[in-house]
Amino acid sequence: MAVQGGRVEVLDLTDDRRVRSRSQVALAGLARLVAQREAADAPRWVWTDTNQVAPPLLAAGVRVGRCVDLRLCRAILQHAFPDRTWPEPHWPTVAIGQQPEPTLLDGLVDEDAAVGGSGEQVLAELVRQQEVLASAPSPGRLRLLLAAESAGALIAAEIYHDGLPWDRRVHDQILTAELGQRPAPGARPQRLAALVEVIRGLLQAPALNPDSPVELLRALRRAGLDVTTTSRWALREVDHPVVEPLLEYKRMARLLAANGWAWMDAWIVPAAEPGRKDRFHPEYVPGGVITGRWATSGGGALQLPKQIRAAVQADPGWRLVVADAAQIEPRALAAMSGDRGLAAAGRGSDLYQGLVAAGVAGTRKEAKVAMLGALYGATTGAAGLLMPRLLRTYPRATAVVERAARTGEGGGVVHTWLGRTSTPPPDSWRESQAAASQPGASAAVQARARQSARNWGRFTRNFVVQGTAAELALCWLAELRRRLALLADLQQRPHLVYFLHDEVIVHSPEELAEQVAGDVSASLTEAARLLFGATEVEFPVHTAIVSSYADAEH
DNA sequence: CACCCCCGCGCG
DNA sequence: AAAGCGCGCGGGGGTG
Repeated sequence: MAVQGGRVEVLDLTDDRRVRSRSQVALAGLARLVAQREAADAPRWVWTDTNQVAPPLLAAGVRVGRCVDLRLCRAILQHAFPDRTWPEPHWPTVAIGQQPEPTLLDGLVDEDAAVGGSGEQVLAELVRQQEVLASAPSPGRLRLLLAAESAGALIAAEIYHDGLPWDRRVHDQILTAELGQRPAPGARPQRLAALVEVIRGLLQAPALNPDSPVELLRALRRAGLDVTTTSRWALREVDHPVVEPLLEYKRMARLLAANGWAWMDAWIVPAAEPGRKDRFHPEYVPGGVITGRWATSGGGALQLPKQIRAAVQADPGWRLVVADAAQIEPRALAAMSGDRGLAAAGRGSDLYQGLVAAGVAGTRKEAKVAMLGALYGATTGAAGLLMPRLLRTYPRATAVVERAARTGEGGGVVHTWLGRTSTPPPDSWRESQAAASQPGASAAVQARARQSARNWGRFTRNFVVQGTAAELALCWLAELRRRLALLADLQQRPHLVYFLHDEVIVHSPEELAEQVAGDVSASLTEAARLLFGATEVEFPVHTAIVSSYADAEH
């Protein structure tokens, strides 16, 4: 499908990508055409950019089953095969928030440039990508990744469209209880203002603005506190009466700045109809993170603090199915490495407890620190001390991350299980490595180079695990979306409303919530089978059926 | 005023 | 005061 100049060109392709037929339709008729084809034979739609096509379809109440998002697929393929010929893309970047709604600017922009190209261009890009795919070392895996990435684009567009149900009243109650009544614009809420006076008094700094790290640090040092930063970590270690009110102030100021009344005004959209909650519309950016995780843009959807999660409330008669994939990263590592010991530790619902049972650490907390340390590349502290035992107990799993680290330290690229490729280090990195290997290189230059080599090694070490977990999560979402579509018509259909790396929320009619919870768990198992085949590794999901996000414990 | 960087902190 | 990865955001503070 190609959208251009207010018209849509649809090419019907055979399996070997020959054009069977062509048709044209006005943009206004697109939704009807898509709905007809979905009902008839549910094709896989190929288009340049889901952000361009999905919003008008969703607005018209039309959903598609499968698509190829050429923009996202190109990004993955180009990264994996940088040496192939990649002509300049024929498309511009479109954010989902910039939906092609009619504005005064229409007619001023070059319509041909502002859209997804001609049918021939779209087809040529598809053919190019499929040829690259066919020549890949593991075309099956990469094909799965591209399908999952494209499904993710559909899901992100749908979540943006549907929104996360939000209760303004609950949110306001939390803010008022914490901060005091909503103040006039520009003024501090009452409880916050009172704390500022306490802090000023204790530090004998009558004009201090505690929001300024520079001013605050100066005042703290003048009052005799031995700190070099104003971060919470540093303050917690200091014994002084100002510490407690200051930490309290920081907590409250953060809530006000990040998710206070101004945030509510900017991001919470009034209910579409009576009897429903308001909505927060998370703007996800699939593929936005280097490892393949989703990023977000605006609203801070990936940082919804636990403090205000009580404001996430299902519509009347509906429930939230809140689910998180337990320890998905170490389990992904166990599966990709084929480490039977680590797989065994993960049998049951708590892998960290399994590590304790295996004697890796004395407590669950220690075991978690050790495991995360291995994934992140910790060298010192408690995690560093526990590493030798982890290496001995799980040689196959740890070998995967150690190898990735060595590759990164040497300037190489690494790959996720499905074939997403890490960014090569920048030229400046290579230059500093080269400089350090010169005969007369100073000790300082060598030390700096070693440091940046280790830094890059930690990035590649984590990339293989975080990235593989991200593609597993993507397949989880895609399978879950497929199952949810079978449960009910659009109006009563359970739908994804939130996604946070290893956690999902489905908004579901009450009577379907149990079924949804089962589908959520089964979908992850199915996704793991798709990626890893008959793996011994279990991927348990913790689910809770609640009215408020805050009531889901994990 | 717009723009940029730094700091600090929220999330996984 | 961060050891140990990946992000986004708001406020301060500087620059042009």
